[in-house]
Amino acid sequence: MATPRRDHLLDTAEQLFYTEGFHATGIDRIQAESGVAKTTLYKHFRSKEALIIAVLTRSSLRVKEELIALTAPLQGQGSARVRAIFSELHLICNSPGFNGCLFNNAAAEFMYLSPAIRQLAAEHMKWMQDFIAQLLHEEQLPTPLAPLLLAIYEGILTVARVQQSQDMIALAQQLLDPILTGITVHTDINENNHRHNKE
Amino acid sequence: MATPRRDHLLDTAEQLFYTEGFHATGIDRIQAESGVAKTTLYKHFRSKEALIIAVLTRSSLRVKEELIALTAPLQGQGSARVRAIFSELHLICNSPGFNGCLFNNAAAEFMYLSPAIRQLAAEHMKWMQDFIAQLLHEEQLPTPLAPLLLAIYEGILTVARVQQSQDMIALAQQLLDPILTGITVHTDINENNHRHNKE
DNA sequence: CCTATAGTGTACAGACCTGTATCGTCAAGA
DNA sequence: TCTTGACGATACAGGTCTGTACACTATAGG
Repeated sequence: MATPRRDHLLDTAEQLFYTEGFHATGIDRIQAESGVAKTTLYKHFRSKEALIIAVLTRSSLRVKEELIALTAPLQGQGSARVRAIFSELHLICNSPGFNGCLFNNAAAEFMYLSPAIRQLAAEHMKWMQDFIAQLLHEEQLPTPLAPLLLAIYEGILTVARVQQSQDMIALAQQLLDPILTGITVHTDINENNHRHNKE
Repeated sequence: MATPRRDHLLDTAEQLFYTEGFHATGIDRIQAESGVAKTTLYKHFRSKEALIIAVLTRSSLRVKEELIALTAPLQGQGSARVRAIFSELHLICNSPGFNGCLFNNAAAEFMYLSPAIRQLAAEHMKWMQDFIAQLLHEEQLPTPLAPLLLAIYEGILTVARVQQSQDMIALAQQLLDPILTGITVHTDINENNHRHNKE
């Protein structure tokens, strides 16, 4: 299933989709820049939407593997595992061609145009939230903070895209520990009203 | 400068650009749905990019006016003014055709394609950050939290787009006061290392 | 009445888009 | 050696895109 041409097509497509957008990037462009014939492209992916879905699926898999590999060696070191995720943002935001979060961009362009793409973005972000929650749980930090941390993560990617300064990431890093340890979390979203600091 | 046809064109264009995206929305579609002749459209806006810039400029103005009107009556009530901004997110995220932040979407599609559009998004977010900082300052809350609050604001718009649940907004509301009051902020981003709780 | 202004409707140029069809090439395996 | 399958190159169909040209209408002001 994973031939070298197919992977090379996915590489080229992902880079172009990410930096220039999905609608703005034509099939011809991907074909020309990858050096792979158009016939081959359509033999591997039946349509542009199928190619986009394949790009997002592979990218999601890679991000998950990277996050797991990044945080695994830090198990038991408290907030260090969560901090590592946000440290990684430094590299992402300063890499050439940085253009925010690929899944956020895909959701923006296909929210009401492709339910399949929209759902891929939703599933990726749900996994991120669950992953953060699991980290918090394992480090005995308040798991209800997970949605907030995901929002901060995505928000940094969004704001850092249009700002050249790196102050925001540095500040988020600095505020992470106070947020993780200094906030008493209530879980009375629905009905109850009992305190909750660790499992 | 502000004729009724021009405003109507901007209304139609903004709605289509917002829900379906910028590249995916053609001039013909805006022309057909607004009922205004194509010639008239190009008499008011010399190109599609000029139309997009006009849409973003007008939307930015309206958002600023709304935020000022929303927070002005709450002056002196502490964190209530900041909370009001995040309460407004409930309405935005539940309105029909919701598709995140218009400026985030524009930045995603035009980051490396149109410096003018990219800069409009940057200026809007810079204004948001400065506005939040001013609110914090007037309410004697720690102003260095402004970038973090902006990231949370944009992050909620991003994550809520692909999630149907409203838990995130409720949680953010709930965590806002602890963040505003329970965090001791250091301003040693560059070199110094002195505490800082109010102006 | 005359003219400037704003708008309508439509056709069209030229480019780009997705996706297919056709034919040629090359290499591996039986 | 023959066959099979993957790939290359290219042309093209049919549609859509932005932007312009042209001819016509209506209205308000002098």
